[in-house]
Amino acid sequence: MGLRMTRERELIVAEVDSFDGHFEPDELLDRMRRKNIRVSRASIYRTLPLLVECGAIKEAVYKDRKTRYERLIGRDHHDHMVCTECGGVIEFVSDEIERLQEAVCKRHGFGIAGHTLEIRGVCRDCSEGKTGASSAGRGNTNSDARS
Amino acid sequence: MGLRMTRERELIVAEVDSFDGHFEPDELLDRMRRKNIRVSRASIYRTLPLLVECGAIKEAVYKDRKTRYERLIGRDHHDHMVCTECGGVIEFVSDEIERLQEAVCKRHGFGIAGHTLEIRGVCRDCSEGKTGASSAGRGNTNSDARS
DNA sequence: GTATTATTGCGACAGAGTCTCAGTTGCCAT
DNA sequence: ATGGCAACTGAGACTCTGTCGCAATAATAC
Repeated sequence: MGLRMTRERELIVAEVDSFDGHFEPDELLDRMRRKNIRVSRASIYRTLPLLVECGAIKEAVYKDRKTRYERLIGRDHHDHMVCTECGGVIEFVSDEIERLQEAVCKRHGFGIAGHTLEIRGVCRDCSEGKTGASSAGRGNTNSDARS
Repeated sequence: MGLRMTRERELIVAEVDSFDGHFEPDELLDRMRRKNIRVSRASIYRTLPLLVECGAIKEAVYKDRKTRYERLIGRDHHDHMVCTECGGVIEFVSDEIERLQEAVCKRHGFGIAGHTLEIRGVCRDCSEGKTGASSAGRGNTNSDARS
């Protein structure tokens, strides 16, 4: 019944730690392949949910029906603004919003395990017509100042 | 270049209107099949994004990589609490949270097009050990009082 | 009524993720 | 230290949601 720490899992965890932003399972696999670290796709797909369960990573930024993860350990909680033009992701935090969520849940007797707040729209660069941002910024994560 | 109002699209729109909560494309298809309304799967998959674009429905509650939609017309905006035990969905609204989101986006020069706030956790019934809720409530939508 | 061209339906396809199963290995008890 | 067993791995087949290409059809403009 207990989990085991295998060589493969160590390797996966180490690789996950090397990502700063978001990553997809197959992206992780490719990266390991390129480093000649051989772990099967199935093992990666089996291990990531375990890491979610123990709070090391979480699912984030749902788009085009791929599961995307991001590391939690060593990073602060934040939410996302996703630009529909360039695909860029701005991270932000609002302690007030967090507090309000807790209040609403309390009113409903709902025990919070986690949440995902994703705001879609157009980022400053794209709305100012800097079309260059459209290619340069694709998929980028702009780590951002707190609340 | 212009869109056409076809018989198939009318049928799809009519069926979408008959859903009160969330629905999945294939669920819509099954329902139509059972009523002997013959529309191809491809047409449904092609039509739903059009309805999103014209604001009649929106994508909602991403889970297990299926696209789920919900009707917008005739319904107020709301966010979701999803129970990880029974799969039930509680809808809620908080005008304050909405306001704060706008404020945060304004600070970043980000033009809001829409947002998704999904809180995961355990609903009152499940946390009180009413395991019956686990089967009875699966997938249900509890429409709920405002803020 | 005819021309134009968006739309349909079908079946093939694509891609993310899951499952099966035989072989391997971490871990606990002895 | 070693034997046993359940957890884990890898490979590939499989599932399922969603997309595409193409010939036939039908909505709209003229």
